[in-house]
Amino acid sequence: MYATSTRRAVVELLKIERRYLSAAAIFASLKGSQPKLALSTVYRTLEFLQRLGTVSSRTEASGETAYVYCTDDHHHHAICTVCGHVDEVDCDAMEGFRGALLRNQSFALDEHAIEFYGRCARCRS
Amino acid sequence: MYATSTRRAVVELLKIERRYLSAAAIFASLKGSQPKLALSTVYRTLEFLQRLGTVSSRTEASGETAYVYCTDDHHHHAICTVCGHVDEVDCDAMEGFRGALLRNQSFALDEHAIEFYGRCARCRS
DNA sequence: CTGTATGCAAATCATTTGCAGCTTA
DNA sequence: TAAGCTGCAAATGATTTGCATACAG
Repeated sequence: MYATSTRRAVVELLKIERRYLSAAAIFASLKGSQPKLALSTVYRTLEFLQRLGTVSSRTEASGETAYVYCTDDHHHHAICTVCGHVDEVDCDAMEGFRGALLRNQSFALDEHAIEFYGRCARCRS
Repeated sequence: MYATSTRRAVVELLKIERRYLSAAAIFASLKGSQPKLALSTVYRTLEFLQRLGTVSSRTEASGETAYVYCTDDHHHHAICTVCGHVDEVDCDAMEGFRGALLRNQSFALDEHAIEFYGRCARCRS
């Protein structure tokens, strides 16, 4: 596991952007400062960072996979429909729901994946 | 909009299975009774059914898109990690959460997408 | 030095599309 | 019959992989 300049640059970019970016978008953004960069390296880097837990991904409606910087362990993403900004949201509210689900549908909830779409503070003002 | 045999067969299959199936899996399953069936027709049928609201889709970890039969309008899926059975779950519990999200993170929730993973009644006994 | 990461080009794989012929209402 | 489907084959587009070279520790 080497701290190469490409890895540093990808993390840096995602840390600043804080929104979902495709591999192609990341590639385009870094190409300026690293002209020899290959798209396949971006893919390999993202796969690597994902295994580390530094980034997480989702599939856009278009079919492309997009990546975002992550900090905590278990959380969900609140995605602004205006600017694309991604905030993390914790999940305490889920606990009450788990009991209701078991009572009403006899379904034992183990895990869940949520995405929230709305407008962030900045885009609402 | 014609009620062709292929469309009927795809809906029938999904209605019986009640779990996420890929286009390729649906194709393989129907190929026996309809030897001339083309994979592209399955894709076109699924796209059509999705527009009607009869099926919904999700992207698997593998990158494949999988489809499931749907009844109601706004709901989420409780997916059994043992048998893959998909139940629909309504979302009343979300309403309280919306207020908390606005207070705590100043995020105005417009939409959300949820998937629940756990064990259904049958697989738990 | 030695194992890892990278660039490049070619290969994969799911999904889409053009088009001529076949079906459904 | 006429509009809407379908099969087939070829095209697309994102992602992956093999391999020789360059780099980090």
